[in-house]
Amino acid sequence: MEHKHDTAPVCCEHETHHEIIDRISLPDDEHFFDLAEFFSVMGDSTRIKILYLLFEGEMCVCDISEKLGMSMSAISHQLRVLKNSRLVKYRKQGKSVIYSLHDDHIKTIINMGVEHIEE
Amino acid sequence: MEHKHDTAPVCCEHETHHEIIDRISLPDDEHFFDLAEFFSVMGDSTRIKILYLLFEGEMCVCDISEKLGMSMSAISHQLRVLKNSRLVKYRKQGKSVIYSLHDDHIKTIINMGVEHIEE
DNA sequence: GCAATGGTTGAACAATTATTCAATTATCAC
DNA sequence: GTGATAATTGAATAATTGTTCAACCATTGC
Repeated sequence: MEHKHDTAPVCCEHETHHEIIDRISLPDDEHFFDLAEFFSVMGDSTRIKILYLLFEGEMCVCDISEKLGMSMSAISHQLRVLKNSRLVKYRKQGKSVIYSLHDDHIKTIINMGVEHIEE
Repeated sequence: MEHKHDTAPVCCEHETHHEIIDRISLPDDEHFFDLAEFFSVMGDSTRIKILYLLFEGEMCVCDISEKLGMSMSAISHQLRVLKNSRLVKYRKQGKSVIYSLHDDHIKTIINMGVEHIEE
């Protein structure tokens, strides 16, 4: 995803802007990488659908895969991504693994996205 | 990104869960696609960096590319993505094109992401 | 008109990624 | 133990994507 970038531009002859942009200090790259990764996890419609389903309560992999019309394998792969980003958690019950939202503010974040695309 | 999925599972013999999941109705696919697309746009560290810079005020392409140490072409490509998703807007001034945040709640959305990764 | 600067665009390439398929693990019932 | 069900995993494949490079457009100053 991230390529090398060795060609900084030599433009901007007007020195006025430099006084402004030189004062701005950004967080280090890791911060942006983590942030981008978080939004990337939300940036897939299958994963968003899974989160929507879990808004209604906990659910096993089997139910999710049937409700979305997708294979259990595909769902399991995506649940792992969601789990790694601490968006969902799970508990085992017999042969089933039951997933639920990791916490409630995930709903809030998604709703802010909904607001943006609908405005 | 989105593949075909023609193999719905034939699992879940326990009919109890069906009573629950059959009642859940999801929005149509377009809703999820748009939502995922929005979060995907935020899911790139270069684009997040650009938005961070614009938190401080409007800025021309040249300044952004210099501050991030990337080519104007790369920045321009990403600004187009941000513009298409209505995350930034622009005005022309002489030879320059000056970009700024489309509106202020973008800051809020990013800050919610920051909260999640930091907790 | 010309040259120079700021910016955009399209094609190409490398890297990433979502799903499928097959193999595997874990648990339950017998 | 066997067989069946729920779920995970890894490799392979197809699709997507971010940056680079070169060519192009727009505006300014001469």
